[in-house]
Amino acid sequence: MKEWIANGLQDWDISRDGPYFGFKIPGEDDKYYYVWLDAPIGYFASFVNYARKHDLDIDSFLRSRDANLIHFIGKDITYFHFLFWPAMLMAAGFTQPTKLAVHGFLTINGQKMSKSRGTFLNAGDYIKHLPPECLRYYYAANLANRIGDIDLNPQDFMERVNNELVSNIANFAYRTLKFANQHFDGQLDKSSKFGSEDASRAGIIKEAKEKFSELNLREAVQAILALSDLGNRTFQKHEPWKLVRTDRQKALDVVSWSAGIVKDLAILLSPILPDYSEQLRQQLNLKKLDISELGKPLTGPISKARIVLTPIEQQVLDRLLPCAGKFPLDIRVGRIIKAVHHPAADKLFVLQVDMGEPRQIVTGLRDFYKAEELEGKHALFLANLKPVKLRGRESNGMILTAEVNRKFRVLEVPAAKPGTNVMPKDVEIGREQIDIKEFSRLGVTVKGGKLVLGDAILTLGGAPVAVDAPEGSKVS
RNA sequence: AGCGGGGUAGGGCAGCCAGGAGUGCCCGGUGGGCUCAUAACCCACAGGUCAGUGGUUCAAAUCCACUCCCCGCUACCA
Repeated sequence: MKEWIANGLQDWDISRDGPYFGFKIPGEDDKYYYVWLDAPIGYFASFVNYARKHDLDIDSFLRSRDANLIHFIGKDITYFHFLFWPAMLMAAGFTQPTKLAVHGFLTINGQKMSKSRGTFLNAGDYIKHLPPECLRYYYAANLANRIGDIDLNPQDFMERVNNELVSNIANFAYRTLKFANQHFDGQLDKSSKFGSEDASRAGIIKEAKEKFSELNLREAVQAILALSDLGNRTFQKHEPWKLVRTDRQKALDVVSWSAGIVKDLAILLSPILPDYSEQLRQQLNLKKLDISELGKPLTGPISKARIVLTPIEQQVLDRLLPCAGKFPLDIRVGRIIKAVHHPAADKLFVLQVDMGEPRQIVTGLRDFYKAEELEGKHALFLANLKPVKLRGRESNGMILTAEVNRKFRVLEVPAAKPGTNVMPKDVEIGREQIDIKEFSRLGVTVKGGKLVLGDAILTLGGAPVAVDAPEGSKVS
């Protein structure tokens, strides 16, 4: 960012040539508006929609110098929001952003989401399996107020949601409210006070409010957890389930105080978990959750306690990323039936290959093989590569080669039956198409005369594939 | 190659900008407690050459230099 400014700002091209998505430029043939010219205008639309619903004065936000306007964006679109969009707003006389809250990407198991690795998850699929609250909680628990990627590790996701959100927070709310229902018919005593615990409570609430203001959700979640910890600890320490038989008033004090904490939790969680928060509001029998009520006792009778959030089950988690763990490459034996020179290229062959099914594959091996040499060979092919046209001829896959003495040699498997898969033992093959970039990123290599991907040795009919290529050769 | 993020307990992370005893969170491990609650809750314990090397300093996870390793982005896109 500093660098562009230091280098001097230049004009901004706001048109793009087709093929492109977005809006066509009127009067031009194949030109489109650059998407970041018009996309932020959607911010106005959603804000105006929100403002009308909540009876807000639109101009006092969009036309005022005093308004505090924050953009929450991903790190890849920083410059549009840092330079272009404010420039457009400035020119049009609208409020400019006071702050950009920039977040990193969501990675899965430490790596970019990828269809071929089965780690691609979209919101529509997620929602079929789990409530939004779980993911919202996980994001908030990991979002700091600085740029950094968030990793979605499915196991960690499940553990944190189950242990922190469900067992610690939600279970505390339920145990408290249910106890109040059962033993006191939901009637609380608003005068309950606990000296040192009240001090801790006030400290935690202050901390949580500060962290929210700093947009540090991770730390805000830490504070919220500390509050439910305090609740659980206090409840445990006073053992109201025993007191209820010996000192009813004291038991009522403990439960009433704890219910006050539940109310605090409902308020503090409302930006992160609106649905859950709303459920708690109903159970607490409150008209609304107001930030000014934080730290104050809970008044009035409460409604019936209900379980709202339940733990994520392993099976559900497994269904969330059904392709994860599958082997991403569909490598097969193919017999080259015919090899002809590509009519429009010097280096390309067009191959007709029997890979259990007939396929046409275009490959650049003319520097290394003659057509007759290739014909009849049994070799390894990548079958789930995205089809591409090379100089006008469709290629449905790729022949695999390794470099031997500065020459690219195909990986021959003379005795193998066409169509047989090559893969690690005991895995399932993912048939999602991948592009060549992803293939080279995965990095199939030669180790000890065998083909490996990571730690996995690739096998053909149960035995490792023997290849004649130097140690460490990259397969491409 | 350039640019950016990272390497801290068995796993996942904060702490670093503004140096002050390895402080903290979650999981996992071990031992105990409780039985109100969603097999939950509470208490205690174990576990670390803060990637490496060198420097600055009374003092370095934190600042500086170099090295190694991981991840991401990047061209008709400032």
